[in-house]
Amino acid sequence: MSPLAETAGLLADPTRAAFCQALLDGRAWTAGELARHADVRPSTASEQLSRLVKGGLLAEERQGRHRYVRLAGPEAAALIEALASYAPGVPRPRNLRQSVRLGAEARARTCYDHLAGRLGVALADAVITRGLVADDCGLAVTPAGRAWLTEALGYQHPAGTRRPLVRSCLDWTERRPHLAGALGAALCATALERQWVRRVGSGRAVKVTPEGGEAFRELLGVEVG
Amino acid sequence: MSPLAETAGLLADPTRAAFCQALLDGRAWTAGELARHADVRPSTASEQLSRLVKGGLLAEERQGRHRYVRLAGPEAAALIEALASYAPGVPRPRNLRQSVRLGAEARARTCYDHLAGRLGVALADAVITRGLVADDCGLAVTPAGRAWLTEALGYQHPAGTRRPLVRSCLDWTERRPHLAGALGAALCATALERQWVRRVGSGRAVKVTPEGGEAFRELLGVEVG
DNA sequence: GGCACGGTTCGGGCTGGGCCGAACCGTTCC
DNA sequence: GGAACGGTTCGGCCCAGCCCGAACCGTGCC
Repeated sequence: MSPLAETAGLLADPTRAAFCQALLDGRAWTAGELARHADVRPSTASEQLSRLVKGGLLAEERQGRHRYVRLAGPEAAALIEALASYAPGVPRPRNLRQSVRLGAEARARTCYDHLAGRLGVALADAVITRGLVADDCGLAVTPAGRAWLTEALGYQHPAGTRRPLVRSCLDWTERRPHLAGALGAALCATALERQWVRRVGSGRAVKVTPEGGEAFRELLGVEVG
Repeated sequence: MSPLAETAGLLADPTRAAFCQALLDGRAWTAGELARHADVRPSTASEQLSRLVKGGLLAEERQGRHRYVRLAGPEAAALIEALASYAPGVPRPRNLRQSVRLGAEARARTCYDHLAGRLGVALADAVITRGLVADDCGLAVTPAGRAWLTEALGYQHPAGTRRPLVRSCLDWTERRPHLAGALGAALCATALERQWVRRVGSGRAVKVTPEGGEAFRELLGVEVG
């Protein structure tokens, strides 16, 4: 069997796809959480997770009686994003709870290891208008941006990695790109660490704290609505 | 069904995957050619092609009693590449004919609309060492490269397109990146047009002509073995 | 020790879908 | 017109694989 079909097959099942999309929040989930999320029995989840792990898309870690899984790495996340955004269909809320959840996620959420939603797109726009990132046929960090990355975010890019310093990732609510790659990850990590944003609920949504509003305004001139 | 699983499902079948990988050469194939290539009956090929077209991965064009299909666009090609190269398995020749074919493809071939194989990787190295493209955490065309693109290749980048000017594409024989994106496409188009390379056989392999050897040496200092 | 709980394994039911052959349709060539 | 050919449609076969329930195992808590 061709490797293409094999890898695609891993993502061709609604249950496994739901797992992977949940894991796009970049965190580690337990098998039970994922089973409830995808609405299948634990036995089913266990089997499908094993497949995804064996296929190299997920990494697992056992702790006591829990099995934690997360995406294997940025390449896996990029692959899932690319597939999911190929045929863009905007998700429509089917009930009140889902509508609330989608609303929160549309405002601000994590996407693997970076920020997305209106917040993520606003940040991307800001770094471009401030000349930290050039949108010159594909994103690229400018010299000024490199300095900003070190000074404002305290980020040092390790030499010799293959991960791009900045990468554009299509936002499925905004239909516009936000920041991924090492820069996007650093920004998200800093924001979580310094409590500029806080996780809300169990999903991917985050909320901008008052300090965060201040910080984004000061750092990048972004007014968070 | 989630859009992710749906798109992945299109590529999760060996026959459809074989079609897509054949079409990665960037040309249009007839339904019959693809059927023979994938070793299935015409009826099967017809059905599967219809699915791929309906799913938006392939575009079709009817001419007389022929049905020509090709990849829908660079996004589709990038998606297939990404999926195929996620689990890297080097193809092993199974018989003499295949061995010859793989040898020719390893030397030089097309990959969707750009050049790959040892030739492709050599060209990528050349434009980087000549300062036409910067390999600075992701590829980027330098000002010098932009001038070269206009003067040597006569290429004018249309404003407002979302396609990156240059993009790196992992070579599955060399395991190193070659040039994709608009630059890679322009280089490949020029090479075919000016007969620097010629198609050999029915697959993706190309052969560098004597004039091509000269041109690559003169243009980029590349010595084609 | 006993119990609750998260996770896994196994057997079995069911369905989707991949494939083929046969019949059919339109084009091209003689 | 007739024959050859590329492609499509349809009916039917068959298997992969998705899911569940039941039984089981190890951990952690009382």
